[in-house]
Amino acid sequence: MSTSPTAANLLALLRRNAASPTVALRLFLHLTSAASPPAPHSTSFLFRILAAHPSSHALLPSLLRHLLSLPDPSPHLLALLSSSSLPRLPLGFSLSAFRSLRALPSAPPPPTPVYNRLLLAALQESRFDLVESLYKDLLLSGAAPDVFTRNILLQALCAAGRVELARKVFDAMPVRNEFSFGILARGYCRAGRSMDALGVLYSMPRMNLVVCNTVLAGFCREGQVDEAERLVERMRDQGLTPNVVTFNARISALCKAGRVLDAYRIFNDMQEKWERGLPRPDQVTFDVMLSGFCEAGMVDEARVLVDIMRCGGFLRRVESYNRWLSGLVRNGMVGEAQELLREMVHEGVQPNSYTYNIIVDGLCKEGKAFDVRKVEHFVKSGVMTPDVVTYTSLLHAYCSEGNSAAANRILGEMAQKGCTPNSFTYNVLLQSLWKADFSAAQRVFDTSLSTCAPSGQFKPRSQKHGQDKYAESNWHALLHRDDSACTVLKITKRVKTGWGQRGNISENKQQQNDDIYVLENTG
DNA sequence: TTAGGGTTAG
Repeated sequence: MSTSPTAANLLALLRRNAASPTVALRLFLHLTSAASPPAPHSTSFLFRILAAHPSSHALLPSLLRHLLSLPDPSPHLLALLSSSSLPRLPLGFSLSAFRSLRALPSAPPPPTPVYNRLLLAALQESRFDLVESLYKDLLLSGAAPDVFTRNILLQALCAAGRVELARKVFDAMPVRNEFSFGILARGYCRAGRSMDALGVLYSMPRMNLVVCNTVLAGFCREGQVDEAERLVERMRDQGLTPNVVTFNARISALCKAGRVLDAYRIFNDMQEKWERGLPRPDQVTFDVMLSGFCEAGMVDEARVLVDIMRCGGFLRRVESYNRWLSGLVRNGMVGEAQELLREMVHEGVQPNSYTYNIIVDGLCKEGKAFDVRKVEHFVKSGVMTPDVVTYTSLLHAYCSEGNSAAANRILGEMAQKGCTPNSFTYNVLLQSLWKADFSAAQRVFDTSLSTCAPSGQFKPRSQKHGQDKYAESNWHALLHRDDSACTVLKITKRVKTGWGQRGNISENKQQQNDDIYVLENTG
């Protein structure tokens, strides 16, 4: 008959078996029970062991069930939810632990840091609905949100495209820190409103380098090179020394504005004058400069740069190879791109979905010289797992040659594989709507409507940031065509996304719903 | 525990 272990014994046993999560869990389940509950720090230690071994995550539910069978599970659940290992666990598990804790009638409300960790985990998985409900639960439980809590909320609102509400939350915050300013500034930049971000920056008690770089990058993405340069001047006036991030943003902006030689001058200064206080080029600098050359069609310059990168150890990442591959493909050198693909594999750099998509798109655009069916065959050969980008390239190729049957087939396959079309996919389809073979295109489009467009998926904006010019112009073009316009409007109604289920509640209700983020902040 | 530069398709 086994005797109850003392707390120290159990902990020592767990320590000894820290490398074998299954054994540690078995010991824990075997040696503790309702009659002989473990000490919460033992639970905490076991949890850390399990969290450190992703393969043992399947065991977590049994641990949770065991804890719930104890006379007072709350300190154990709290130990689990307070653990620094929480971010490494599946969000679903953390949530069930949290919900179990909240369902215990006698348990005190979880402290704010527990909410903060969960909020952050929800944010990292873009579960804005969850951020919203956790935040409401926090208020309901009587816990007090702190700066961190509100910063996470700010980030979630910005990421959900609700910058105006984020602004209101920001304005109502009783205490802000540098992160609050940085998060809101980034939100504005990602919404294509860098001038508003500049306002946030200037409202800081003291400007800091990170927020400056955030706003600078915003201007750079918007192509506002002059604003960007003015900001750099202002930084220097304030005694802030531009760092490598600042320089990279400038180089990127100049490249995007087509001023590649200006960008290259800065790049050269960084290479040659770093003793004089300029930051040395880093991986990003090389990557950005490489794309700059490629996009400007300066393939020879790019080739020289690639050699420098090879010698300096800057051609080791799949992202860098992808830039060079994309440059070769864009400049019509698909053959050399295929060679490079072999080289990277030889060098031990694993190609990713971007890599294959670049090659596939390059092959698709080879024109009449290349049969799209052959590309499709390559895609299905098992070398790669096609995703929405791959399918969109194929679709584009088939639509371009007016092959609506093949386009339909691709759409069908996407639906079958559960691959959701995005704004690029729809734009390809929409574009073919007003080409010559209108009715065939319409059929393709109807197929897409019935098979590929579950509600809440298609945003008439780009995936990344700012306005989507393609989607917008397609929109306007379609609004001038009667029957197809109706179809598109039907779609836009179905696919509007946003924070939670906004589409189903009245504006008034939504307003009341939003007020919760602002009103409590007076306390 | 939260903010910055950078890979694919329209």
